[in-house]
Amino acid sequence: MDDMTATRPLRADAARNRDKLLAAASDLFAERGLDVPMEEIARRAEVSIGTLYNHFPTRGALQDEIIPRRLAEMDAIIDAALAVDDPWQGFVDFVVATIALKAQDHCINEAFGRRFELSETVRAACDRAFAPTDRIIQRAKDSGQLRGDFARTDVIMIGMALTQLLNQTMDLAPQLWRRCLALYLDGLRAEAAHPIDVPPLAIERLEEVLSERAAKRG
Amino acid sequence: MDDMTATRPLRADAARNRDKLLAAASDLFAERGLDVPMEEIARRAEVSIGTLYNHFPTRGALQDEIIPRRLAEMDAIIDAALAVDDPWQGFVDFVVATIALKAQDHCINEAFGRRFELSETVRAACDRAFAPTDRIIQRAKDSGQLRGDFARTDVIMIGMALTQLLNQTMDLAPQLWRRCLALYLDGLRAEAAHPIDVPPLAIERLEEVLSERAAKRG
DNA sequence: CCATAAGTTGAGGAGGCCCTCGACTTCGTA
DNA sequence: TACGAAGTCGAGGGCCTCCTCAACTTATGG
Repeated sequence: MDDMTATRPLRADAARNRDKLLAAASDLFAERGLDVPMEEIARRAEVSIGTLYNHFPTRGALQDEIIPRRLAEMDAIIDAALAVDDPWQGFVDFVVATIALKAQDHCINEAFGRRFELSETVRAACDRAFAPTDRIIQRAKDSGQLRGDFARTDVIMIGMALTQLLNQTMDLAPQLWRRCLALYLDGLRAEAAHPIDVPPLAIERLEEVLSERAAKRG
Repeated sequence: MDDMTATRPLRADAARNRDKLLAAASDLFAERGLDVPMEEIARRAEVSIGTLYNHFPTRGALQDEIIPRRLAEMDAIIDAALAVDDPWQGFVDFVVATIALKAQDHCINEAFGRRFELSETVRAACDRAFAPTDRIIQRAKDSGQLRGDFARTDVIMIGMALTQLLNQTMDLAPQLWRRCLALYLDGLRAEAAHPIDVPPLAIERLEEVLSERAAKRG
């Protein structure tokens, strides 16, 4: 209503088209990933390609609108995890729910994995969604249930690993990632821990490491 | 010499070009993956694009020549693993060496992950390389060290998971996968095992599951 | 009901990659 | 050395996707 950017309201038909475009893009991103051709989005929205570009001048503009909305679901996941009495169970719930969210559609999965090649907006949304992770980890470590050498970036590492599994299996074996994760979680318990001689990835190197590969692909 | 297909020997300059092309493709596949543009291969070989197609009519022909040669290294890995006295250590060595092989270059990593979208030759080479895996797993299970509910396809699942991590980190954090794998392996010990309610992927479904995603991408 | 600002349209240029093919060059033998 | 077979070359046609823009259509307020 009192939008600061004070652009006059859209004409009725334009607003309708905008909604149709967002819905179409949202569906297609979920089904086929973030690189789905723009033409297909326009077609599914029953609108011409020109209209698509009129409303969203770049693919990024579309992503910026859609991804943060979905990512907001992380808030509930984190709250729920912190509300669980048993810190280990809270940690497990958090990891499982996070991956389950990614397993729901390709869009969220890719958004996490490629956040450094996408827009600043997407990247910020991912950061915000994950900021409270530390507390969950720390709580589980303090209780002596999560292994002491587990680091913040290890959660990200696990997420990356599961991403590929999801990509390849979420359509035809939609539960398989749960098995993979269950095996993994058994290795994260304090009593299962054996010393590891490779240090965790420093959080400061995260962006550097994750964007290089992106650069190579583009 | 007495090649059954009895094509007369290549002219000297043609043989030289063929070698240059194989070397260039091998390097570029390793550096940038199996989808590197054909033009770049020709350029690196200092040969025209026409000559490339003259020697290798498709990208697949090039892959068929290069990938199986690399995959042959798996034989030594498996022999070494079976030669280790401690069955658990043999299993660990096998998994680590396999991933290490994939970590050496993008080509091998992708070849494993995409064997069902590549040629029959590549696919057969992968199958052959992995056939003896069962013995390593069985030996470790029989000794009571590897958890009893571990399945053949779980090795493949772990490989898939690590693939993505490798893709994103092998260039700038080339040791990180070892940490991820170490955490994982701790969950595979018999004494770490907690019941899992998702069954392993049936080996018969492997191809179906892995090729669907490929179909969607193409 | 009309004028006009707002919005829509789709053909087509740009760029990337694939692969072909007819003209040209080089090898290797006699 | 000379000739035919073998091999090389690279411009260009095909396909795909991105994105633009000038001509057209429609909503809306007076």
